[in-house]
This record gives sequence, C-alpha cells and structure tokens, in this order.
Amino acid sequence: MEHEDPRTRILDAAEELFYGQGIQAVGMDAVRAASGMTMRRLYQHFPSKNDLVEAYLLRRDGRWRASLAVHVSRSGGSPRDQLLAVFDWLGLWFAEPGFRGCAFVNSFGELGATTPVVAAAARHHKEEFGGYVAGLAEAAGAPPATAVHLTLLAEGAITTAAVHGDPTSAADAKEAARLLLDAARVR
Amino acid sequence: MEHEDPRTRILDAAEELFYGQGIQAVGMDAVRAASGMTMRRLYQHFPSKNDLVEAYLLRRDGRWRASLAVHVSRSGGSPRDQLLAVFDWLGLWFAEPGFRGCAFVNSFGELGATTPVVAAAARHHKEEFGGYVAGLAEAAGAPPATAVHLTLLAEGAITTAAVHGDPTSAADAKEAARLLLDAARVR
DNA sequence: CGCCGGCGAGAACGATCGTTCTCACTCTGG
DNA sequence: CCAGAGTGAGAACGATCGTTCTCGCCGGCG
Repeated sequence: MEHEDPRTRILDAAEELFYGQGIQAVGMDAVRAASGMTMRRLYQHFPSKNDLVEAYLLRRDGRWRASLAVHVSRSGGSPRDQLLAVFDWLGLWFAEPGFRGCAFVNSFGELGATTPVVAAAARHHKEEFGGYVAGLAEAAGAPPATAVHLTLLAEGAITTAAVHGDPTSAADAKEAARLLLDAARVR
Repeated sequence: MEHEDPRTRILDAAEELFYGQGIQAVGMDAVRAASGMTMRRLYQHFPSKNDLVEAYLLRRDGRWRASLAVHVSRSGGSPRDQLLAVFDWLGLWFAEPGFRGCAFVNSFGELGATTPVVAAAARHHKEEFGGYVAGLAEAAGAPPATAVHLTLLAEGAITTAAVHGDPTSAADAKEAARLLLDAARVR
C-alpha cells in the first residue's frame, strides 16, 4: 500500500481530504502528512496547490465516469434498463461512507469564480456525463430531450442526497426516469 | 441608498461578495470596504465572520423563497400551472447577471463539512423548498411522489445552469415536469 | 578516501486572514 | 468649560497558508 508510486499516494490523500473537507479547508501540510511525504517531494510532483487540485479533479472525473460505465454495462439489461441502471449506481454512490455530493459542483461553488481551471473541470465533467446519458438514450431509441431530462434528474438526486445526507433520492429519481421513459414510449 | 440601516448595508455587501466569489475567498476587510463601514462598526453588528455568514444565508433563504412564492402566486393559473411557474421563475433567476447557482449548495460544498451552521442552513433551505413544491402539488391533486420528482428536476436545473452558465435547463426541466404531471394525470 | 548531488525533516518567509487595539477627535451632560 | 464615552481610520496581532530554504546526512563515483 505504501509502496505505491508517490504520485498516486499524494493524489489519494488529496482526494480524500479535498473531497471530504473542501479544497480551501485543506492545507498543503495536511496533504503532506496524509500521504507520508516530505514537503520537498510533494512539491516535486505538484509544483503548486493549483496543479494538485487540477490533477485531483482530472483523476476523479475519469474514475467516476469509468465506475459508472462499468456498472451500467455490467448490469446487462436492455438499453432502457441500462439507462435506469445509472440511478442504481447513484444510489450505491450516495450510500458510500463519506459521500458529500459531487466533487465538481462543490469545487465549482468554492473556487469556480476565482480559479478558471476548476470551473472548466466542472463544466467538462458535467458535459461528459450528459453526453454519456445521451449515448445510452440514443441506444434506447429515446429522443435527445429525454436524455436531458434524465440528466437533470440525476443532477438533482446528487445534490439532494448530499444536502439531506440520505440516499433515497436515487430511487426517487429512478422512478421519475421510468415515468419519463414511458412517456417517451421507450421500452 | 447609503442611508439605509447599517445591518442592511453590511448584509447587502456580504451577499454580493459571498455569493459571487465564495465565502472563504472574501475577507472581512472586503466586506467592510464594500459596505462603507469601519471595522469597529462591522464587528459591532456581526461579532464574527461566522455570524455574518449565518445572517447572510438566513436572509437569502427568506428572500429567495418569498420571491419564488410571489411569482408563482401572481402567475395566477391553475394549480398545475402554478407548479410549472416554478420553472419559469427559475429561468428568470438563471438569466440574472451574476447567477452562480444555489448559494446554499455552494456554501455547503465549501463549508458544510466544517461549519455545522452552514450545513444546517442548506438543509433547511432545501427542506423548505421541497415543502413548498409539495404544497403546490397537493393543491393540484398530484401525489407526493410527483412533488419529489419535480423538486429533483428543479434542483438539477439549478446546478446545470450554474455549471454551464446557460439558463436553458429551466425550460428543459419544465418540459420534463409537464410530462410527469401528465403521467400523474394532473391537469 | 574525498567530494558532490540529492534526500528527509522541518524551520523560515512573506502574504493574508480574522479580530482587536491604538489614538486622535468629537460630541454630550453637568 | 471639562470629563468621559464613543467614533473613524487604520495599524497591530497572532494564526495560518503556500512555498522555499537550511542543514545535517548518506550514498555513489572518481
């Protein structure tokens, strides 16, 4: 575990701290301590906190979307079922210990106005997610508007689960998605 | 304008700065300068930054929900139309200059993990909004589940509009809401 | 062996923040 | 007229942050 390459150890520590407490609330010294690094080695890999934040968001985006895609493709149902499996995956995510909403929305609210790279990362993440849902919807024969509707439901479920600290919004969103797919005659 | 009572002037300045740039990104000296106060008078009215943040969130919650309720009740249509008018109001809000998403979601992501009063304010705000939509839904004869679905759509529209900087998600959410109301046979 | 480049550990630096204090000045009441 | 309470303006204070520097040490190569 502690023999992993330094970059990974740093990013693991940074992700847990940044996501769990907010970016500004976590100092570089806390990242150093949690990753078992020395200051010099930390700045050797990430020359500034901004670089670390950017790498954190980039890696999290990739992992998050990959985990979703794996769950959905392994769910192995019809295209319609795959679309609904997105909400099952959200429910699993919400129930994870330490869940605190969307890292990109959180960092956007905190730094989006002052740090362009954070705003861009959030926009990119949401665009990719929307595009992914749109792809599933197209495979299911649903109109593009339905994909947008399901994306809005997922987005709402995420922030609702975060603020209320309660994962039931995933099931609520799934039920609404089912109704919208019925209305669009997707089966 | 500058003869308003000091509390209001301070809160006006704090709201614009906190909402526009994030809470941690704004120092007390910036609030002092923007409100035309002296340090002593600022701390006289709000003994700590935490107190100011709490007052900011409290006032914004009341104003936000009052503005929504006024728009909806003045829209003067059927209960179903009132439910849909919520999304029209969201569209107006999204198009306001300086719109940057939900102040409560933003502050929750920034400080929710470390400042309990911020987390409580966000939870309260969302609960009140959900309760308001539930009341409209009940008046329209829609089942409670439908109210939850519309709330999720509204929530999703807010963060989507914020991250994309584009108010069209309000219309998208309204269309989805219409479909869900149709599915629930609310007319 | 002797030198030199790189390392760990942590102190140091400069900036910024929240908060409080100083100080000269101005009212007010007796 | 004068003591004293309160004010504006801003400096000061102590903490914290991001970042860099110091210093003692070690290992490899000529």
